[in-house]
Amino acid sequence: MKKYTVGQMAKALGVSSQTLRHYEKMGLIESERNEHNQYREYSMRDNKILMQTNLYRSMGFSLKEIRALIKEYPEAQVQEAFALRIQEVDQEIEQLQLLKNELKEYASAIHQAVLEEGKCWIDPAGHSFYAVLKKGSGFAILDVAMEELVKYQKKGPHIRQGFRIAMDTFQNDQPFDFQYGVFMKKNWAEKNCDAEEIAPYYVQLNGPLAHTYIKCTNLDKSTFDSFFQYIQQQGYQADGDIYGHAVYMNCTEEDLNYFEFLLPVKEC
Amino acid sequence: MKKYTVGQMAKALGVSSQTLRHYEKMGLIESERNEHNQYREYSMRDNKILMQTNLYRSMGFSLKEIRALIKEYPEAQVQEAFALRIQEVDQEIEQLQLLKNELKEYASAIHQAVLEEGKCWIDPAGHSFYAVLKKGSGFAILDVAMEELVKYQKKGPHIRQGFRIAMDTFQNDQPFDFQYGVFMKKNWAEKNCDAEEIAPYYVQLNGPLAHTYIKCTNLDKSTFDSFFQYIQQQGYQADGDIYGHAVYMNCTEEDLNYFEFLLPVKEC
DNA sequence: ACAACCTTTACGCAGCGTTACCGTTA
DNA sequence: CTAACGGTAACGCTGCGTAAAGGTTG
Repeated sequence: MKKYTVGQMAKALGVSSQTLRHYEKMGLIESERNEHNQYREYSMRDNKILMQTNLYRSMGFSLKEIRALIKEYPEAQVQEAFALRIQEVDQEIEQLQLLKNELKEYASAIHQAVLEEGKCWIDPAGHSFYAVLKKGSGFAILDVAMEELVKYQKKGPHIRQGFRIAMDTFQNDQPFDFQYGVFMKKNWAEKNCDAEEIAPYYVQLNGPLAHTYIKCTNLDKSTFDSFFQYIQQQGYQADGDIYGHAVYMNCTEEDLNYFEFLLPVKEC
Repeated sequence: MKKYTVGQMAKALGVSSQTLRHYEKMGLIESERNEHNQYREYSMRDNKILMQTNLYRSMGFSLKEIRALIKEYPEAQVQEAFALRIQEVDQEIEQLQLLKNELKEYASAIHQAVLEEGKCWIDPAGHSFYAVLKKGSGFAILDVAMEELVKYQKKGPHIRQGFRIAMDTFQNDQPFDFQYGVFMKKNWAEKNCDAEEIAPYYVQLNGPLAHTYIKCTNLDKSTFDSFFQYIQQQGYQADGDIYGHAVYMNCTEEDLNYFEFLLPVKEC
């Protein structure tokens, strides 16, 4: 049977000769050698195996799996491997679809925040979400709720930085203080987290709600001056604590953070 | 402002301290150091940046992109980056969906081939597809159509190994011969390839078609003995060339290949 | 002699995980 | 004193791409 060199075989397969050497190292194929010059010699059989390898690669199997698929597994295990791969792909698709939505929402949130920066408005509707907040003030790292918080922080793109600012921090002589943590959207949290576990974090803000987009480098009492002024002008007063979340961060020249804040209000 | 060590910050973020050191190396954050012992000292600001980093990581941005998103890009470019990422994700989703279908089909094809191995049947319907075959016989690597073939070989999981066996190879004194190449399904090819380019490879087999699943290690004249016998028994005779494609390969003990072959037939 | 092959060894890529070896802290 | 931190340097993982340094072929 005619024999071919790596270069020829590589060309025939549309891959590089390094790829073929790599496959050999990984145990996908064994190479017969020309005794005289140690050149690799490939046969038609190798071509078929390598075509199959290409096929499996394009299906997303790893070289290790491919070796098993081709050289170890009987048909039943091949079927198993395919069933598993299908599951994997399914999960990837699902995650990517969620990610896509999240990217869209996040992008439009940034757009909004930049566009509407400084604006305030009052919405008759309320809002609910889940907020896992540290119990200590500010960035208290060694908090009791720490481990819980971390669990959620890692759950993916649906997790956002959030804060709660108790209203009494605005009373005279009180130092500015806030609780830091993460927010999760209601729907997402209820789908993706254990219901019992997240129940304590549920926050329901009944309307009307005062909203504002604020751009600043550091949260401070004075950050909220114009927000409170607006609320008062509209004939409302605070009726709960402020909840806020980071929308967009930019550390280019100054440290700019865009936040959205919510505050339940009632008519005076 | 209170300062935290790598370990504390890592814990607070749910990542490892190596990860933070890596981020520093990649230019995502700069670390202030304790003059005395060179320990890193992180602040609340770093925490915010790192939370944002986590968010962007979970959205699939690379560290390089994240650095740019956080430290270089103004809002407009951030928007651009998101638009681009959304496109990428869209494409990934599309590809994964195609892949999923292909995995399913391939798995059931294997199942079929193993189950129905050796069987023959005659289907009144015809079949069409695209076949890019080498012009020389067997595994002639330096063929004129080689480059064309390679182009298609690399197009993904929809490409399968195929053969054409001219009927005259079965005449007495002719050595067994076949043309080797790749097959593409009609629908897929017409969606994903240039129509003009693939036009020459279109194969339309009009029914009735004799089918068979064959398990063998090497194609040979005798491979087809029982296939021809079956066709004759049914009162048909060959009316064209045999087209076949590899369904499943297994190199465990013997080199087993499962093929499906098609042959247009007519009543005697 | 020369290009165009072939050989092996080894480093680079992303994003860390995982030692190893040594100093610091509580 | 010791455990549990901190520091840096370096290798490992995947699937190759890309030299580098040398032999072979046509």
